[in-house]
Amino acid sequence: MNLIQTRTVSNQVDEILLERIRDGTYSPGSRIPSESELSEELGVSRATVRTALAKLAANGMILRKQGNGTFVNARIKEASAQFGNLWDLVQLIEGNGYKSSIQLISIERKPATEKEALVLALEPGDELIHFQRVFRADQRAVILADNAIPSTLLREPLDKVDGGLHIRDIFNNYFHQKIAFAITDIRSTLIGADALKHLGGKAERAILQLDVTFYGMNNLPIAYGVNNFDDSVLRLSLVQTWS
Amino acid sequence: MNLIQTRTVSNQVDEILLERIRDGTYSPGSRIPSESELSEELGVSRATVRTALAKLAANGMILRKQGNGTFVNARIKEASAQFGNLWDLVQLIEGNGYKSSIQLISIERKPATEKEALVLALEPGDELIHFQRVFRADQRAVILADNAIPSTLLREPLDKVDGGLHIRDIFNNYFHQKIAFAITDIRSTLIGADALKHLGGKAERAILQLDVTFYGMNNLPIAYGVNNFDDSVLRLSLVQTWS
DNA sequence: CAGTGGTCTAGACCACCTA
DNA sequence: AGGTGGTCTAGACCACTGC
Repeated sequence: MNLIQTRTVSNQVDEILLERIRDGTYSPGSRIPSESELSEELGVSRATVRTALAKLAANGMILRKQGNGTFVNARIKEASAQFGNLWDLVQLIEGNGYKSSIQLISIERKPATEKEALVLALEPGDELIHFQRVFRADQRAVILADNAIPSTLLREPLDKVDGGLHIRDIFNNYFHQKIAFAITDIRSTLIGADALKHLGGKAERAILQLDVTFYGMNNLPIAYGVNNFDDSVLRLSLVQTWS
Repeated sequence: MNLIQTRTVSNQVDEILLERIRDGTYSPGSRIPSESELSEELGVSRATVRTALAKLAANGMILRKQGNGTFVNARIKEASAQFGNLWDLVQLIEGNGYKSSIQLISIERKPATEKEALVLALEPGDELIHFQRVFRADQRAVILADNAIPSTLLREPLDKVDGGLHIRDIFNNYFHQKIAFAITDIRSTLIGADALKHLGGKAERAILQLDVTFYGMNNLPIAYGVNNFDDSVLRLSLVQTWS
């Protein structure tokens, strides 16, 4: 478990600034106080303020202009995700303005296909645990997710697993593994029979497919996920900023 | 123009470390010297070393473990792009192991469609300059890109424009505008007639479409691009790391 | 010219991991 | 216990912008 995450000072500064942007104290497009002013007002060093501002800038919330000031990005609401939290599907759905929910379809033990074995560095036939889930936006099914994890990694009884959690928390809680990084392929495909069954809509249409391989701290693959993403309902939009 | 970019100390540290990773001084999966050691060896403060390491970690090149050390990511070659440079199509092609080239198809003045006018905050019919280009991977056409920029922003004669540049440099050089940020929609669509003509392959297939809106420092849209991306040839794969 | 953000330093303390 | 990365401070200088 151990997700205590002591709130750092810069994280608190971050939250204060975000709150002020949200409640309109700092209105869209306006200039916010300078680093020195914030540093003095909040009683922290300028370096700490900069750490917080850097995070907001990386997420596109603010725009910084050397010699001029720091400004609230007035367009941020048009994006549904920032770089860095792209695979938080719940946040993605809510970023589109919907209420999200997760429906567990099935948890199954299945032998690995050739492709899965290749990706996960296993032998074909080794047992995998598949979590098949549907993500809903205001009740409407928009994402069909299938995550496969080698059985040998399981550390808790399978029937105790809460299938409604973020994949990262499923790992933390039941597999006692930390995800260090992930590599994701973004593909375009014609909708398959299984996805059509769960997502509905008209056949022969194109959908997004996000193939995610999760790696542990030791550089070894620990999970493989296939997410069928109905982009006719849900926008996958990203903000990118430059330094 | 003005792209002088004085190389900062931390950028130089960054390059030194990248070079050592590339030439095998720091081999894949191995631990690199600690922050203090690097700080002492290179004669810079630990904070500067940390700035450089943070950048490498954000790109997934290294993995950091508190209380243990910093390690070279052994899997980084499996990704074709990092978060933050996703829209550098040339780098994307080369990340897939191909030689890239850009072919200018046409530069045309055209009235804005309703959709373009909406996105760019113009009136329908206002004149746009369209740059239609094909990106090739080892001679094979893989991306059809169409970027539209309002004529009123042009600051140089149109016939002087080098259509082979990155869109960011086209902006810098001929429009004297800096791009502050971009919002991109990733969609999946059936290939259209125009894209099929330039990219070839079989009809009725699904391709990726990246719709990019570029914004200037003043939060106003300055360009709109549609990139048809043949993901049957080119993989769009990203590394994501967690802090 | 004054003020802003961008970079850098030297030193301190803490949380965490391995042994 | 010792070393690692994570956080924070106080102060300095620089590059850039706008007036």
